[in-house]
Amino acid sequence: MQLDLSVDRSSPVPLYFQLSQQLEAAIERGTLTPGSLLGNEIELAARLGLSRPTVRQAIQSLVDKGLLVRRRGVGTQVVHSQVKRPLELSSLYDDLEAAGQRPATRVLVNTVVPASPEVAAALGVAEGSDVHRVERLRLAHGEPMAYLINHLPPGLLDLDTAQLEATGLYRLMRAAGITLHSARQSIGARGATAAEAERLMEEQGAPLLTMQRTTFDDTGRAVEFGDHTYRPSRYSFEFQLLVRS
Amino acid sequence: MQLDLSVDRSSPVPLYFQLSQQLEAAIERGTLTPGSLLGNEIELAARLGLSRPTVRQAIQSLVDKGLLVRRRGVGTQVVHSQVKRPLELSSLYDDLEAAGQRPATRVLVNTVVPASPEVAAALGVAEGSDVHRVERLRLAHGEPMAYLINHLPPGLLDLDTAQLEATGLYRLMRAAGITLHSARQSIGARGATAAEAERLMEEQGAPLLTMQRTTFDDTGRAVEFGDHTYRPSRYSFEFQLLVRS
DNA sequence: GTAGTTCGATTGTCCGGACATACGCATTGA
DNA sequence: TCAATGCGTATGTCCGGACAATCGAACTAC
Repeated sequence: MQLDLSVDRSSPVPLYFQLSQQLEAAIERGTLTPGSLLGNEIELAARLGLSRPTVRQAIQSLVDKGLLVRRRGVGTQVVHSQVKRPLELSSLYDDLEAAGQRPATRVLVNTVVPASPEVAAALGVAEGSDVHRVERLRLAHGEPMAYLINHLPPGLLDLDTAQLEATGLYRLMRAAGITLHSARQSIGARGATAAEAERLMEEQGAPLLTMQRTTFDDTGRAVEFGDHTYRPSRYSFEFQLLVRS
Repeated sequence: MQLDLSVDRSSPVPLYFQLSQQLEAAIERGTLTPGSLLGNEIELAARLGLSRPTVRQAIQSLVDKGLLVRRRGVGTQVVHSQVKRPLELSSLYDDLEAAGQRPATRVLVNTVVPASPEVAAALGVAEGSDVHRVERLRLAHGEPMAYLINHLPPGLLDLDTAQLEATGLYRLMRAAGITLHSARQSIGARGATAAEAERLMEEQGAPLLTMQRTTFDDTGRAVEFGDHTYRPSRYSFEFQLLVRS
């Protein structure tokens, strides 16, 4: 069966976006089977009453997502593999919620402290100047899963403990109008210290998964510096990444 | 000082690519300072004798890389933060070499084995069918750094031990004409088993950083399944990621 | 039978233009 | 003084067309 595509020119949604969404839905649904050709752009454009650049823009966005592959002289094919999450900058909270785990958060510290040298360097503020410090214990199914320490520059966000327990830090930032842009991450492992072990209900020296992250907004400001420890039996970093070409 | 940009129309290199490379170089060099406006597209196009779509294509590619930010009604600005590696699918070998560590590889196993259930599922082959198995010890400065176990489907590549010791697996694949497309990764941690501990010169139960990865080519075939363990004192995963918008 | 050639198909690149939309700022009004 | 309005500017979207580059397959010649 042919795919029935259509665009609504009266909609404020861009035409290329309407098209790319329909194509993506068709791929997701299985109407467009992996490996199948998409049909050439010219004819597709004519069929929809669109110009070729518009159709190309729609297709290109799906190529960037890794769903399609174009080959000159051949055509555009649906990629065969199962593409899922292309590693977006997501919060642990969102990850857990997406996995249907109904995460719980216990805010243990929410205060203002002088910046340590490490924090000051990461956030780009003066050493000893005031920064927010938040420590949270993230639980799933009543069991501790991760211990999250975050530092934020002052005046960026008023951190309400109740809100922090109800949702993730990134959501609060986005809601406050902060446009997240990029983050530098470092993932490692180490043995748990006595304090860490107690917080996560592990034994001292037990292997922990660690992640340090500095997040920047689109003006280049550091908006968050996180130092997280995860129980490896409960959590691992899963993601899909694409080859930049 | 104004930026001196120019394009060579006789070159086979696409014009938009020439432009984006020059802009990227100028950002890298510091000629285009963070936060500075890039000047509007129309005028830039006129100055270079290019059309606006071509200039837009060049700028867009840098936006996708996270180097620029566009704001409607405002202009295009250079991002202020230090963007480095947007997490490409790279081999450990390339990573180490880029860090100037002159990695050494010792191939311990290079043979054909029947596929275990886990390997068969990852590679999409029948359980018990022949697959290549490679075990390598990666060293830096004479010290073991990671233990790499890889399985490959048969007939894809003839794995020469000498070549494996001289370069990375991904390079061999690319050289064999395989177009890498995407990979699913899982990063975790666990205590070292007795065998792992001995291989990496650690003690039993010492925390190890682990990574499992299945790599796909652009036809969706699984071309590699890797099960790696790293010494966390010697290695951690460092990368930068962008917010998909 | 095999190697080289030609040719159709399809995407890649590029152009010049048009109108829409959103942001920042100055002006205007209460 | 402060909020609402209007305007200039820049990017966002879209069009229709042209030619080049590349791939695969059919065809041809040896």
